Amino acid sequence: MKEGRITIDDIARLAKVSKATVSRVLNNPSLVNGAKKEAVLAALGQTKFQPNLMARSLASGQSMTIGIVTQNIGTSFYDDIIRSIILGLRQTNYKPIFGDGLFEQNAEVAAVKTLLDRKVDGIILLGGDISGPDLQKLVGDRPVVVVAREGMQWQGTIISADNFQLGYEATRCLINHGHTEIAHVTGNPLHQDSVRRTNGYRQALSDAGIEVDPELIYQGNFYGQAGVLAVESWLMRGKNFSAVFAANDLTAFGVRLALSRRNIRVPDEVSLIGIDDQVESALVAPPLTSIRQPAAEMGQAAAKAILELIAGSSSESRVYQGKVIIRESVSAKR
Amino acid sequence: MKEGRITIDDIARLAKVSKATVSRVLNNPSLVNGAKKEAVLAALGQTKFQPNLMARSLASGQSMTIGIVTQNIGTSFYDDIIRSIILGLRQTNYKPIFGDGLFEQNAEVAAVKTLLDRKVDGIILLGGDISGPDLQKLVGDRPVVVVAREGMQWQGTIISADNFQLGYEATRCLINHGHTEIAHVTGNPLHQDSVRRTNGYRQALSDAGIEVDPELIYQGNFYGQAGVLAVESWLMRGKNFSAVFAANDLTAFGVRLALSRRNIRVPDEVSLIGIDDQVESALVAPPLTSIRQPAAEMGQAAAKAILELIAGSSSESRVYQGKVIIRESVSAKR
DNA sequence: GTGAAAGCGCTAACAG
DNA sequence: CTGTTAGCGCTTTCAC
Repeated sequence: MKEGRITIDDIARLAKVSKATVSRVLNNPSLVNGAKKEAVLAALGQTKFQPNLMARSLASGQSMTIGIVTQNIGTSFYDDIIRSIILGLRQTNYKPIFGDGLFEQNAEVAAVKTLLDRKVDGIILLGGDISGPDLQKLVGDRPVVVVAREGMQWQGTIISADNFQLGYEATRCLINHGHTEIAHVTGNPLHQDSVRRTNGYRQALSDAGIEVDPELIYQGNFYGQAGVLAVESWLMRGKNFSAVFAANDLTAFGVRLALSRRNIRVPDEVSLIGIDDQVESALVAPPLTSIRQPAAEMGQAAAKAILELIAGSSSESRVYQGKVIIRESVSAKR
Repeated sequence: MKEGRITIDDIARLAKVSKATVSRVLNNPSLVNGAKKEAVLAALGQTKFQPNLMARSLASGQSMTIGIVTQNIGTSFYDDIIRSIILGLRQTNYKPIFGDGLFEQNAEVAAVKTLLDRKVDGIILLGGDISGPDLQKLVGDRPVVVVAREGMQWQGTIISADNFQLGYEATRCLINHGHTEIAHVTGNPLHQDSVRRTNGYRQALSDAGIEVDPELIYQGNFYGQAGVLAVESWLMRGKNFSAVFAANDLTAFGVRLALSRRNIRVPDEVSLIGIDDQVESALVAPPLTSIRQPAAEMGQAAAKAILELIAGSSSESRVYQGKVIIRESVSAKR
């Protein structure tokens, strides 16, 4: 009747065994004999008993939950990662809970603390800005894997896409369509992921024998507004460009908006490519090409890595070298 | 040194008092005398002791955390609500943790269970599909407040926008601009929020003396694809319309996409209004008008309500009757 | 006011 | 294999 008020003692009494035995069938059934096990199982069945996780955790030191710190940027990229983490965890007895850093002052710090207080067995950190040393200080020796933060100063496990490759492929895609005047809006320059994407852009141009024009690189911040300003800036200065590579889709949206305000058609007059492959890209801005990061693979890898860390089997830092996927072609230079 | 390994006994010894006293200064300092209190505080200061929440919760029955079940992490509407809930909670000693239902099979059920297992003191449920009775069965007598689910069969607290008004205002906005042939893509017809928005649409038309044309109402599902299909369907059947009211922004995106495929300009030829005011609305589809739900107010109300429920002061079911905000005007009928 | 003692519900040795 | 005995770290009577 009353919800969580049935305890292990109740069912022990009901099954006429000791509560240690009940605990055993709960955690390691193979340790218990047929007869007693049946009795316990029966009692369990008719009482819908829910073990008290607090007590269990206090006694065992394990909470069977892993904390995920999200930035909730609301991009499908992060959502996809989270989905595959959840999928990976579902095979196990571990359950995810989330801490959202986005709205707190010291965003991730607060979220990580809260999660740690809840005695999570491990933490998966998605994106964010916290520095490696700060994170280290916070978590001590508890298992942590960092996702989507390439190049962070962090001696633990990192699962990340190859952002250099992402930038390279995006630019390469444009070049393959005959473009040579390719403008670029960077992401947040303080963010290694962003820097690497830009490096990939530079390298792709160089490899194609195209000179990098610094004036065609606009320093953005991963937000849409930067895309708008970038276009305004280029246009105002009379720069020519037939294609734009935006560091992410949100920025690309901004670029597209500014372009359409000037009655410049995409992709007929200017080709546009972004990174992330948000749903909105397909729906709202079909002429926008986007590159998808291998989110699912990264999520899986993250789940696997944190479980290994918890289990104690060491797991090295690594960068996920997945293939990038280009969703749609841009138009050829004409 | 070692992270969480300092216990209340340690600092009791350090301060030369009993651990009961330490517990008191931790929870109710006024119960302890000056001298002893100072000693404890001093010990506390030099050891950076972190009380073990599991133990505390096991002993007290309270976890000082409230669980938030989210559905659509990533849409600005829900994000705004979450932000203001967090803000409201920050004034207190309660901390939020999140359960994301989106990717689970029985989405919310699993999330709610996980949260309940973690012994949260209360639950805030955002959106979703779970039925009132099912939810009731799940949570028993624990405090729950449901947000953004108008008309749910639920005797507890509900914080919701007035979806009828939302639909009414959106339609009214179009009518005010001189439109009379106003098409409508509904949300998920199984969802009360959606039904009410559609009712608002009907009422606004009636009030303006405009007859409702059933063929101009397309049954959608809150997803973008429905918007595309709606337009195709109307166009194929040769229906005339100078404006479209989409049940939410995502649907509006779809409408806009389909329209632009047919070279129908928005808003010059067809005006378009949605609900939610997603960031992308402003960025990608500027000619798209959107109505914002009073998310911040709803979040605040939710935080307040759950705290009241936990504290025991009763709190009645209520619908938030905030003003809707229209971000941008549509173009006049010409 | 403050300390001693008794648990919260469960797991984990330890004997048998 | 199974029951007994201790706790996990904290709160909370209950006397003093």
